[in-house]
Amino acid sequence: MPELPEVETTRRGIAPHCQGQHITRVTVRNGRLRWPVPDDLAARLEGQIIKSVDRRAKYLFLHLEGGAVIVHLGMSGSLRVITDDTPPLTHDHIELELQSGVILRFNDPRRFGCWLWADSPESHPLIASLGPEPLSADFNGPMLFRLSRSKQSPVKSFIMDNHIVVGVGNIYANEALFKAGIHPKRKAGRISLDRYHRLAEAIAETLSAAILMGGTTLRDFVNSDGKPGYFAQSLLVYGRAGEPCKECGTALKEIRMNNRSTVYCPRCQR
DNA sequence: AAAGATGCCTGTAAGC
DNA sequence: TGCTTACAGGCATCTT
Repeated sequence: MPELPEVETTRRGIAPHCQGQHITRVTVRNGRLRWPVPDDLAARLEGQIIKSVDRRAKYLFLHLEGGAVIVHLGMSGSLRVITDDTPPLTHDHIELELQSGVILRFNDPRRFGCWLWADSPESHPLIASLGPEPLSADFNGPMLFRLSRSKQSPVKSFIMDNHIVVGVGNIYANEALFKAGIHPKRKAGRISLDRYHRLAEAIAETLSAAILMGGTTLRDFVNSDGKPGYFAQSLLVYGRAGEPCKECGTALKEIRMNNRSTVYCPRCQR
């Protein structure tokens, strides 16, 4: 399930193959994604040059002259660089053929992803109201502290709120809260500046480490080469319910919050 | 206004 | 064995 590290891994994988390339052909086999793929997508893209591949939150932008394609991988999406004659398989919904002969192929079994066009992606409704990037200087303890005052919601929901900070999905929220020693159900408004400082650091560290390892593969994530990521072996709590805490040995607990699996150490996290 | 619930999907795993 | 059912989850959107 792609979270920010997986999306960044994908961006780094496809960018060298895309940058400066003419798009020679666009094929949409199944345009029924989270939102319908625009009918005129192929017409807009064919003949254009991909100027750059950028990321904002978990969205990828393929920047062209006069706008960008906004791609989201949803839950199960992947973008792969195809350099041989591997035929498209089930769930290979969209592909871009580039002048170099390389094919950029989008696969998404659950179809929670999207491919949209925006003349100005930064001001697109999906993008405009997003919070800061977790690996930027705009994200830090003091801003978390300030935005959390008067918040009654649990801290886990708070850090997964895209208006507060982007790119913190379920897996990494669990990991970062463990690292910071904060109980996932603690009310966001009742956490000190000091602890928010630790939390901001834990989030940045967790995401950076996962990017370095090429992301986390639990079930189906593959990078642009079709290979899995290796961060799963570094997970401290996620997927380890009932197993001993790596800090204190206490059995990790699993609860459900907002219908999402939440794992924590009842002793280390307060 | 804020917080919680819902729906979109299908592969995988568990249950009968 | 083969069917049915539950579950996984990002995130916009709806409901309370």
